[in-house]
Amino acid sequence: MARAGVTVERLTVAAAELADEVGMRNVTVAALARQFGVKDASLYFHLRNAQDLRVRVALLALAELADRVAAALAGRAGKDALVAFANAYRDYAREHPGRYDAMQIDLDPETAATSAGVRHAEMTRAILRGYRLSEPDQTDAVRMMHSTFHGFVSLERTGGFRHTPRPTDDSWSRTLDALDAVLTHWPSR
Amino acid sequence: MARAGVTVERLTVAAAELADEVGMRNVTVAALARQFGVKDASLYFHLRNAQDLRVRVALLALAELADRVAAALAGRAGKDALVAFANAYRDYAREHPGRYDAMQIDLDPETAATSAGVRHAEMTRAILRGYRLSEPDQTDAVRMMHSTFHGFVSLERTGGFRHTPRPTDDSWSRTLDALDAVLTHWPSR
DNA sequence: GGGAGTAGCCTAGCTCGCCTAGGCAAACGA
DNA sequence: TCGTTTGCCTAGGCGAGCTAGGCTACTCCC
Repeated sequence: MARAGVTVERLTVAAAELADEVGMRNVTVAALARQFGVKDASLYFHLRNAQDLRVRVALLALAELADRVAAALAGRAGKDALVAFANAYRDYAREHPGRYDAMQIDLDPETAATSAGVRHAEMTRAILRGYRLSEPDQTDAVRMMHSTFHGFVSLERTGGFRHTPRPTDDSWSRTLDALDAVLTHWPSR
Repeated sequence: MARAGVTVERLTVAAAELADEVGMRNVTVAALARQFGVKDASLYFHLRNAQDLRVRVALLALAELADRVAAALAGRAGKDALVAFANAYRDYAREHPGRYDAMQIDLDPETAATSAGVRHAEMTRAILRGYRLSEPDQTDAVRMMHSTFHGFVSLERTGGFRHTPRPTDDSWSRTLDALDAVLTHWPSR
């Protein structure tokens, strides 16, 4: 019988696309096997288990997002860089809701250390260079920034802002203004 | 055969407790039935389906959190109120990780409208009264606040802050300082 | 207090997803 | 050309979600 040409890479990409279409919850080994015209059991030759697949999607998404952010940041500094980073982040989450969901799974420390998450951390710190913050304020600011981005994006997606008519784009832009303001005048102890 | 005395209320509470212990993903109709010494099929007399159960847990959690926040806010204003709100929110999420997870599920508009989510919205606006913000700044500020809280809490839980040694409690407290500062001096257009 | 009705539980049985064991054939390398 | 490996298969177990249909314990009403 002809071989379907299944590889881990193709599986991961297909899973990511499927996730964006039908949500991460509905990305199953069985559904993926159907797409490849193969029995579900056959995929366990390429994957350790279903969780393995999810982790691979998460790592793919992290790397893709890091690339986007890096491209957006090129040649920018200060508020310009902050806004570029933020928009790259939010746009990615909106274009790829399934991949974004996958990114939220809890990676074990070793996997996380070798993932593109490290690049994200570096780029975030790079932005703060324009705001002249020294430790530990820098760490706190990084955490606040990341919290704001992630919180806004995920609340926007799950409908947490739906009860007020104001366009979320406007709130987003004003939130970035506010973030820039507070990074510029970071309160001292 | 003796009746087990199952009610929707008891099921919901048991599901919430189970969620905090083993995570929302592992809250199954079957597991719940085992706890009540009953067959899984019997629970469908009380529940429409598994999703119905999750929604009930979410509504329970929303109501509980609203109660806590209301108690924390009593008699406070300004930054005092902001910090009380924030800590009530974060403490609840940490004490009840499963319930907090449940809260994130996407409620349909009608359900959301009659849920305790409305009380949350009102209380959040109440805090901002101390900061003298008028619309649409108020809405933007509410959204930023909520984003920061939710983002911080969920990143803290999924280990997003783990790569830096600084205690998250410290970053949290400084983030609240920063939030207070930016609410006090909300940037004009 | 003796039915009638209903509420609360049951068994049986289906589908689907996850995963293992063991087999067979296609591709490849020596 | 002939193993060896690689890629896919079938068979089958487990657990979760859910439906259909039946039996029993309780309630209430005459």
